[in-house]
Amino acid sequence: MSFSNLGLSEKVLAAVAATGYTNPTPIQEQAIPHVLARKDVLGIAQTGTGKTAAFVLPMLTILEKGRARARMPRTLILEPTRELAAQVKENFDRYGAGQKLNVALLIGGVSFGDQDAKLTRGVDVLIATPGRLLDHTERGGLLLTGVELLVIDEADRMLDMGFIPDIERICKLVPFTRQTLFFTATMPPEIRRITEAFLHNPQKVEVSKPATTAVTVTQSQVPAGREAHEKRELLRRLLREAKDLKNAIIFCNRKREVAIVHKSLQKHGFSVGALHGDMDQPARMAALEQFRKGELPLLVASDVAARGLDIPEVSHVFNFDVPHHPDDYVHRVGRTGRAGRTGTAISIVTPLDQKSMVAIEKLIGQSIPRAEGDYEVHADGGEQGDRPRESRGRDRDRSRGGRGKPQRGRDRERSHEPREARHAADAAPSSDAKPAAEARPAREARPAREARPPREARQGSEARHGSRPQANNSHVPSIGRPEPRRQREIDTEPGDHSHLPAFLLRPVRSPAGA
DNA sequence: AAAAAAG
Repeated sequence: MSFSNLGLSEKVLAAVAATGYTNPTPIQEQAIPHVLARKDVLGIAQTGTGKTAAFVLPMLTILEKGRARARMPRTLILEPTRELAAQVKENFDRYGAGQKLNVALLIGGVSFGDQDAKLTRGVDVLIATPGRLLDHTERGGLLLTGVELLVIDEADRMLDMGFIPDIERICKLVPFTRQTLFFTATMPPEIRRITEAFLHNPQKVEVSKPATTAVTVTQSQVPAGREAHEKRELLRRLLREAKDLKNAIIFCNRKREVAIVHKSLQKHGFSVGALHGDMDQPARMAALEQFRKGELPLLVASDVAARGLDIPEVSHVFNFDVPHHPDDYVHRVGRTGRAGRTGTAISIVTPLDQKSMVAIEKLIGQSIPRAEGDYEVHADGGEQGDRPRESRGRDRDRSRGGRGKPQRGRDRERSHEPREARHAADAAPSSDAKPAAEARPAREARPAREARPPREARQGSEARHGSRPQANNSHVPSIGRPEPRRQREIDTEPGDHSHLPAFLLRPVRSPAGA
């Protein structure tokens, strides 16, 4: 099967050919002819099945005839998240390059006025998240009475997010006679109900995309203690040691955790961005764009990034937190191994996550092996094994995750002299970068030197992982970003960077240490 | 349990 006999226009076929795609995916093959026949379509398909092109391509063909009038878009596409909406717009830009189409994106968090101006000029395709769309209609800047074709994408997710009342309102504003394309990954009763209300004699198109992960993705789980700082330490180690890591998305369950992990990785010298819904929209777009372009190899994200985002060639997905819902696991892991490429998905699993993992394994129908390597709690002196708690105090993260609330550096230092003495010693090699205000009193620097032996011992234990052949880390330097880190530590809390990956540290015998 | 979306 090729694109050429689906009924798409020459222009659209040329645009598809230009992108290198030759064969339609099953959902495209089934849906496109129905859309072109102006039938309603009920598409049951997960993301990653080529669903977006399944409506974008025929819409482009349909839109070749006719022209948009001011404030009256000809077609409307509803998306649950701003990123997905932006991504659909990119599809129109890509495949519609040869057409003079006006495509407008109506999403929150960005300038209202620009959007309004665009609406005034007339748009062929309006892509929107519900809130901002209703905002525009209520202010009178937008009339939906000219909409010929309505797309409701990711309907089940909209349901999860409480958007269905908004969707129902919007549907009342578009003509009854419009064509409707409705996409959902699942069919819960509430979704079934609204398909009956919104669709007229729909053609059902179902892609058997079992709730499973791609065979090209190597999955593993790594046990961890439940403390967040332990998980962060483990994450850093996994990042350092990951094979063939080109870029990675690190998923957390909570926005707060995203921010913490992001900041922590930054402090440890990683080149990393963040993406969650509490960030302002320009920051969200910038992070995603930098990640897509490869400028940022690492992205810490909430589930806003789990579904639908098309980021080609994500080599690794890390679950910093195991998702509580198994579907989310499938979506997250689906960010890698796309289009037949290989990928790696590594989940950090605490004892509390065991139940979730069982549910995930049941859903995907396979067991997820424990990662190879000594990630277990070891009897032979491992990271979590017989390593004394005191010697782990070197991990500054501990002051946050371990005690619940962030503590100011100074308070910490008074709390436990012996440990902090070592702490100071650890900090010494990189403390040259610190502003004077953060320098520790000399009184504390002195015991630091006396405490050097324990530090060496600990570095040895760290080197157990770091002592792997250099080649193992050879891919990582692009991830590390030593210089900016030294800038950043100024506006984060003072602390020790001795646990940076070996390749990020200046020579072991740095001036301060020699 | 949380995230997402309108300010």
